[in-house]
Amino acid sequence: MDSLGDTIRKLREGRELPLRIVASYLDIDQAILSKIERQQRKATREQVVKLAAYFKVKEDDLLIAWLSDKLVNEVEDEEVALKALQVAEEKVKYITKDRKK
Amino acid sequence: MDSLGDTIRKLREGRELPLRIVASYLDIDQAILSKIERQQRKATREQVVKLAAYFKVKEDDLLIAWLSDKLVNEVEDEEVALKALQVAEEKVKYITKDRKK
DNA sequence: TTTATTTTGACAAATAATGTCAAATATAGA
DNA sequence: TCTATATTTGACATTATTTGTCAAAATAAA
Repeated sequence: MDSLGDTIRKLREGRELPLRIVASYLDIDQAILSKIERQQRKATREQVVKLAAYFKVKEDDLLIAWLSDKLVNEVEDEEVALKALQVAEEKVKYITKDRKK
Repeated sequence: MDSLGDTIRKLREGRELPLRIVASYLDIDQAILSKIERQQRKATREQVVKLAAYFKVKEDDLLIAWLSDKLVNEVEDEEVALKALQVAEEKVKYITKDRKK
């Protein structure tokens, strides 16, 4: 249940790559990547997709980590956080049920 | 499981109030309120709180409708939407567990 | 009709997200 | 230690998104 930041930091350090290298692949300043890894900045969707390709891990796994981080970020200051997530889940189930047809 | 928009439209129409009146209470143009009710625009948190007071309904109920709408909006185009919501739920449970101490 | 209400879309202003850069700090090797 | 390299920090610029106004068009009600 790691954050996206933790995940990519582990991947990067596991391969002993400096921020500089990975950041240049993503076409951003290393400062941003540093902040993304420590969750001071959010990655963009594009960056997540690129990172999955770069590290050769399942794109969906990184997307789930990334999206769930964003969701947590959006609700965490709210008293009703958990309830809202549960209701959102129901709504999504309802919406995608129709889509399948 | 109504959207916030549906909810406040019902409340407003139940009281036979024109957009104009409620919008002026919120201090916004009626055009925006119209769009909020039809989910073309998101309400701000402030507006949700004001609406709960105005219609004398539970603030939490409106906040849950509002927040869950935002969450759905954030994930609905993603294949991994449901999974991300579930992971977010776990993360929130984990976070709030510590907070209680 | 004519009057009130709602909706639409073009546009403006405010806010938030995303990025660069350079300097400060931390880490590792000789 | 001294020096290289790597990382972090914060001020600032740029861009994108959000939030809003306004006036006209469409709809509904008297």
